[in-house]
Amino acid sequence: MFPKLDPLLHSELRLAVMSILAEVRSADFSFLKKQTDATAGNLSVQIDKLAEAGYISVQKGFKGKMPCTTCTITPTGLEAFRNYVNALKDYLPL
Amino acid sequence: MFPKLDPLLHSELRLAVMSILAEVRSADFSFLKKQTDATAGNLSVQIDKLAEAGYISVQKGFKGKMPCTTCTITPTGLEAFRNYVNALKDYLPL
DNA sequence: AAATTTTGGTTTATAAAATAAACTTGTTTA
DNA sequence: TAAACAAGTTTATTTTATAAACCAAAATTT
Repeated sequence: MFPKLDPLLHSELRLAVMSILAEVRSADFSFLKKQTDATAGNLSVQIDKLAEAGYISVQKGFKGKMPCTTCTITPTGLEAFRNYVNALKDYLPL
Repeated sequence: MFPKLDPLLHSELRLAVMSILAEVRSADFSFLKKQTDATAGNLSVQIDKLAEAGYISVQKGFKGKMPCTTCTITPTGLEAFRNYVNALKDYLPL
């Protein structure tokens, strides 16, 4: 009836990040920050958690001289996101 | 882009309870417990929060000799639930 | 009828989460 | 060269979610 919701995705900011990445596959830190309107600290922490779970991979590099962190959704992450969306449907009148 | 999600509703158990009440309007504690498969303690706490927010009203009475707590969704609660569902749509590919 | 179990919860304790504030390192601009 | 900015990270704090322990009354068992 009410399937367990993946606690990693049932978080406002992580869900927003995954929602973006599910669409564009890859995005850098600054882009995610702007789109989600999150603080850098919060975003940093949530990205770590998604990475630890294997839902995204993180590439650290430079854009010109500036450091640039790029996040890419993994197949595991994409599947988890889709499962979460499906699970939610049982909670909502859609 | 990503609207703020009502933190009172962005909780697995509270969302399940509100989802049920949005459909049936009124249900008692035992029914909610069975449907959500929650522990009594957790359910009790979450019901309190929903009641404090004015999303549900709680009637305490008896069914025969047994105590019976009935929860009813309020117009405020129903609106909040609908708003939450709408907000979520911006996070999900639906 | 006394003891035990069950029902219907509440209260309390704890572990985990979300978030912001403070900090760091390096770069650009005035 | 000093001040401001960019891109994050680390740390600290406040909430949450949840379960475990508890309680009173009713029902059941012996």
